[in-house]
Amino acid sequence: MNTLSYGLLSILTVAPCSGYDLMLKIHLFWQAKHSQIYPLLAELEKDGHVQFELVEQTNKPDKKVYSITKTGEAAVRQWLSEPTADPVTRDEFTLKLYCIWISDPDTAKKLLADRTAMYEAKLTKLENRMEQLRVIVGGDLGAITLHSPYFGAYTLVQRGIMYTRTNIEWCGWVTRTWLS
Amino acid sequence: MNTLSYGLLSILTVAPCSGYDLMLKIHLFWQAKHSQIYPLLAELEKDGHVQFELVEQTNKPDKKVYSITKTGEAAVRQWLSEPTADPVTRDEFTLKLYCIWISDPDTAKKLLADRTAMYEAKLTKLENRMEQLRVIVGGDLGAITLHSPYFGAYTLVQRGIMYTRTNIEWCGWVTRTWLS
DNA sequence: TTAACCATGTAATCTGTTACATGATTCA
DNA sequence: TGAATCATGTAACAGATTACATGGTTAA
Repeated sequence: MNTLSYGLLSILTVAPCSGYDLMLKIHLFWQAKHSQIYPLLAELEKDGHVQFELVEQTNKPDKKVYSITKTGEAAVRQWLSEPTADPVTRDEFTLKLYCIWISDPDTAKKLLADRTAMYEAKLTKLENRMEQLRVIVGGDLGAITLHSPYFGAYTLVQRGIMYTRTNIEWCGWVTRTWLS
Repeated sequence: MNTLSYGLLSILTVAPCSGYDLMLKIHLFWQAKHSQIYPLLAELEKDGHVQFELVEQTNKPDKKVYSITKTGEAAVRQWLSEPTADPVTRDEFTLKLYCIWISDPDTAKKLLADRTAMYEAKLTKLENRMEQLRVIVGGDLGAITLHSPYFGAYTLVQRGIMYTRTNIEWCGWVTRTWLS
């Protein structure tokens, strides 16, 4: 079982989902395309970690709604107690910044402006997601406890907001100090 | 040419390096093992983007010191003006947090404590690196300009420090609010 | 004496992306 | 009419990790 498989199980602890749902939901935390998710779901099913129900739909294609099994939950609990791998980030921007000194100020300005715009768009998305969560939990995010199914989503969206604001601040610092 | 190849060229704009040096230097911005770097260097050399000089050493194995060519610099300049890919982060911690609600408080405490320790170690490393940079540029980091070879390193280490402090703050918030 | 560092490379495997394949519905 | 969404899958390829391979020096 690889990390993405555990990630899929992790999302299924909150609610049953189709492969398509999982693809959309995991997107905030892990980049994975449907072509990677569907085969892993089939394997998880084969190994008894998940089960699915065929749901027929009108106006939309039929779907397989997956839910986590007792075996799957036990695997998740085991995984939670094991050491966690360090995060891996791959950001072309950092590589470009490292050699931006050989370029002209206009190229540098564009690089920073594009990155600022990206973070601002990201911040808007995260704030919308936070608002959605507020509605889902019934208005009061402060009422969320460690044992609420939305504990992870709430704290992680908050983390994303803090992280994105820090990045916008950093972009501003660079722009003000060297590119104005 | 893939992103890592440009990353290697990017580092070589600042100073000639061996493959081993490049592995150590790129580590702060991009995760890559030597087994990926050596073949790419051979390809870059074949395509005329870099050249190397065999440096014989006593007490240490001989090494190939690579430097960027005119062709390589032109490729970098072209790359700098092209659109930049969005960052990709893969962090097992976020997947675990998403389903920590099904676990017990002790597991949650350990998960957060480990992550806090990781960020604190990272912060120390970054602060040391910043101090190194201060020495390299002759004492005054404020004197760095857009056209200094250390512009990228300086601004990126600062970014890392800000980012890591934000993460430590977030870990503290979660711990204080739910795990004390 | 054992681990870490320096230094370079290849082979096997796993992970992740892009492309191929299908097809109805809905909105602009 | 064309793009986006919902929905699932496979195949080919690219990117990244782990393991295999070698071997001297240095510090705990």
